[in-house]
Amino acid sequence: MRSDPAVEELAGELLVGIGLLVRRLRQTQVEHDLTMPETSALARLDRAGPTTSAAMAKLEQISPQSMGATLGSLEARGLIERNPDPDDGRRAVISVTKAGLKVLRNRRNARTERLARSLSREFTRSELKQLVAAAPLIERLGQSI
Amino acid sequence: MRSDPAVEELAGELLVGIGLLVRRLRQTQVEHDLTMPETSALARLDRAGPTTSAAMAKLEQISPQSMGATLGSLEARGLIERNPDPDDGRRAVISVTKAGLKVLRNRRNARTERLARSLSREFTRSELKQLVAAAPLIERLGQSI
DNA sequence: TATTGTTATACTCTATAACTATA
DNA sequence: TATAGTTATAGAGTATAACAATA
Repeated sequence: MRSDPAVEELAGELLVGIGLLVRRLRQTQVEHDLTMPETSALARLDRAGPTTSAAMAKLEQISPQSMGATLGSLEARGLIERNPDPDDGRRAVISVTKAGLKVLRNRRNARTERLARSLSREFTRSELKQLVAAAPLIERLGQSI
Repeated sequence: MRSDPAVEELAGELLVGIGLLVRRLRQTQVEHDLTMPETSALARLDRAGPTTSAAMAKLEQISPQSMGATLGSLEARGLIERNPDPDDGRRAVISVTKAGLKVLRNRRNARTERLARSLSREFTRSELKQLVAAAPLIERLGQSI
């Protein structure tokens, strides 16, 4: 399994499969719904607790400028708020608002729902177990690469 | 496992993990190397055999226009060729050239190599097995969604 | 000097619309 | 009419560069 050809085969397969999945997910664009980076940032902020824009950019592995744009859009919708850090005038501490929590808790995100529906309909119980086992590995892969 | 909350949990986890992984993979930009859609289209063409642009667009789930742009760039590099279909004047049959095969076979794609290296270094044998089991499921998910 | 964040600008990947040529 | 493909244009999501404010 650790021999190069098998691992490269796996890498190629993941590349194609994940590319396809992301393209399809991005196409799920619904009125008043969140975009992919917005969804990801909001979920991340909820997990990590109040933090700064720069720290979130590191977690999501994008530039601080890109994260700033995403957070600006979330703030405009009232899903997060920025408060000045009393100890450091440069920083703004970002936290999820009640409205943001509601969006997260109600699972009203069309993209997640679409994915969940497809998982329920098209996959057997044992296949779902395999995906449950793989999901944290994929996240780790994204962080380690 | 088929109960809604568990599946939605899985969907959310996949969404975050896959988004992160794709962002990182896209950042692997090397001189003279292929972009993600180029890599994906070339690999797909090799698997499927000679076919048309419209058929490839359906397989990759993107618009025919987008596929046309990607194929144009692969053709300019000499990795694929387009030949008129003798039976249907509207169609062009697309096939991988020798140079294209060489790129595929030599696995010189920096993105695949980077992914493979990370897999070898950071994951145990049994974790790799889990990913091998999950890879085709992820591809199926991309097609079914 | 270094860090946080913003503004300006550009590139990649994708989409939709409008068109030509062929069936 | 319908289909294969092209050209034109636009939007999303990212990047880098240059800057202001604060540490």
